[in-house]
Amino acid sequence: MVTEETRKLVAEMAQKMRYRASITARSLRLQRSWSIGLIASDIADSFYAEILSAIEAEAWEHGFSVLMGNTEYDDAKQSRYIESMLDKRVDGLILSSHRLLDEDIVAINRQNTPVVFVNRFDSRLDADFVGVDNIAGTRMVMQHLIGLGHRRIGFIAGRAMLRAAHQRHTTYLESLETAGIAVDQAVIGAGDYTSASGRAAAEKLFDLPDPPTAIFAANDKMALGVMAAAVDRGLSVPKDISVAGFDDIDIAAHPLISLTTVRTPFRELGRIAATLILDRIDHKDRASQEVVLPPRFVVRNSVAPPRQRQ
Amino acid sequence: MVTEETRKLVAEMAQKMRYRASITARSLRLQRSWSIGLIASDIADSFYAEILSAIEAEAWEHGFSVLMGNTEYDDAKQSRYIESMLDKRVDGLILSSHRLLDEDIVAINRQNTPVVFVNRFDSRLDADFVGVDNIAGTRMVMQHLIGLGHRRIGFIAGRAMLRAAHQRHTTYLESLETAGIAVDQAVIGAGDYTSASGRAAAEKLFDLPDPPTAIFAANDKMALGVMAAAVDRGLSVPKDISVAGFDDIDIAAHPLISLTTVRTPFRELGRIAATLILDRIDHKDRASQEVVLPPRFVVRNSVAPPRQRQ
DNA sequence: TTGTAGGCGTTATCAG
DNA sequence: CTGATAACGCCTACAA
Repeated sequence: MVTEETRKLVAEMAQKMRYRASITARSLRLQRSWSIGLIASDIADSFYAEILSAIEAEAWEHGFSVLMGNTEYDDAKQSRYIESMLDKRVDGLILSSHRLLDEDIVAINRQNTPVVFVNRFDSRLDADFVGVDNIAGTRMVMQHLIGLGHRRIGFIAGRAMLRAAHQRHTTYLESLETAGIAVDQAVIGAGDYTSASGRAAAEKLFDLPDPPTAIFAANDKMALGVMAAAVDRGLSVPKDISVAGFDDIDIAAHPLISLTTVRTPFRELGRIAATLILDRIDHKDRASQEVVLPPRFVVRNSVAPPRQRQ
Repeated sequence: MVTEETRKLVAEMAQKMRYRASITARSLRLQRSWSIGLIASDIADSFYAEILSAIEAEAWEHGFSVLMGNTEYDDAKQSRYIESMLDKRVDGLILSSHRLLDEDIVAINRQNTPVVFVNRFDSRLDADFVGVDNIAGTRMVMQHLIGLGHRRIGFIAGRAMLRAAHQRHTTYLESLETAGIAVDQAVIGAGDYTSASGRAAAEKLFDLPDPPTAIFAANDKMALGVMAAAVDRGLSVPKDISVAGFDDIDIAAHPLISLTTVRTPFRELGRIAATLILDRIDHKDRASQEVVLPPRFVVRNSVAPPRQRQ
């Protein structure tokens, strides 16, 4: 029997000698690392930065650290990051980048590493998923615009290979159909989620002989680009043109911007992603889960009824 | 002698069997981890997100991975993160958070882990430093405002314990003195780098019997807050009030914002920080370096000559 | 040149 | 219940 006193003494000595257990040795012995890997397309983007920060907070609470991987939208870099994290024996992987290669799938399955997808999905993996309800969010925007009397509504799409972008696009089309409005491909612009792409796409729409009275951009950054293009043309938002976005990034609430949009609960997304992965690490055999968060429609001043044609 | 053929055969087999060396075992054996730790105050802030992303890119090029630590401006969390990263035997530490505790210093020195500070500094450590020239940047802003005829220039300070915030503050004072303008503490507001704090501080300045004709905020986010406060009051920027910031964050260039500011080269900061730490890892005994990057003054439309008093 | 044993710092197991 | 020992997978030194 070790007395309480001895125990205390040992602890004190350890403290004094500043003894620190080697996580590396423990990792080798136990074949786990108490770390999770986060792989995202562009960590500098406020979208991912928010998610990362929420994941970090939750992971830290549970004694896990976060390994960061930035793919910069590069397939090869993504593969090498997955490989590298698997080599480091991360206990779980949170993926919020783009489409995986087959070899990535094989590698992940080989190590039996749990995976959580954020705002994207890949059915080749038995993984958890967390994301916003893009369909509901898009419907909110479209119903609002249509309700105000808009009939010619432009759309600026995001990166086509992303599930979220795809959902927003198809729901845009579906909403028009439901309202009995004919789809005109001319008012659908291509974007890549960047502000510059939104601006360029908007310019083309403004050049149309019959330009739209409202533009819905698949994310806020592109919507900001649309507003910038409007300023360039001397068009006033929302008097001359209504603009709506998706995400509700910080700046959308600024009175000089005041963008009508749909709120994506970024932090919540990250928090849940971390919760899911930590849970899965402890219960490898539980069935995979899908968590779809409801968005919230945020009405601001960038949308108004269409101007009467003269 | 191993023939080229055998070598190839072995490599092929390894490939086929999907053999991957265990980084953990190698780390234990070699007492290093091929990873660097980044500790920042708020990873979701675009400031840090940009730096993080640049660090990641550079580290990745050299086969290093990045461990993320978010202190959320919390001393205790910072200490535990430093401890944790030291336990993980990171090869180097990039610090861009707040003041270290004495015990942190001791722990870092004990392991002889190289450190690079970004935009802050602590002389208790023999560390490298990289940052912008806050003094030069602030002078640019102040000279511009004074040159336009402003005599009553408000200032909104950042977190006082940060070296950068302190430098911007003292240089504001110095610039006034140099121009022979008396300092009035009434037009100096306290902020914490957040947009909300800038807004609140601006409101107080607007309430003054003799409000300033221009406001210089110690960072762009607070400047956005100032602009928001101006909108609330029905004040037009720059006709009624000039606003200038510091950093040149993305949105500052948007035509609806068009903020006059000083560009901080975030990505460059991160890239250099990574270069310095990687170099120091290989050359532990080299003398510490300080890299101070020149800022660039960016004139936009938020600043104009002061309105004539009636 | 090639092969092998020892040790990095843990933890789990097993014998005493 | 305590204390010695093996094993995690790699690298390196040393022996053959």
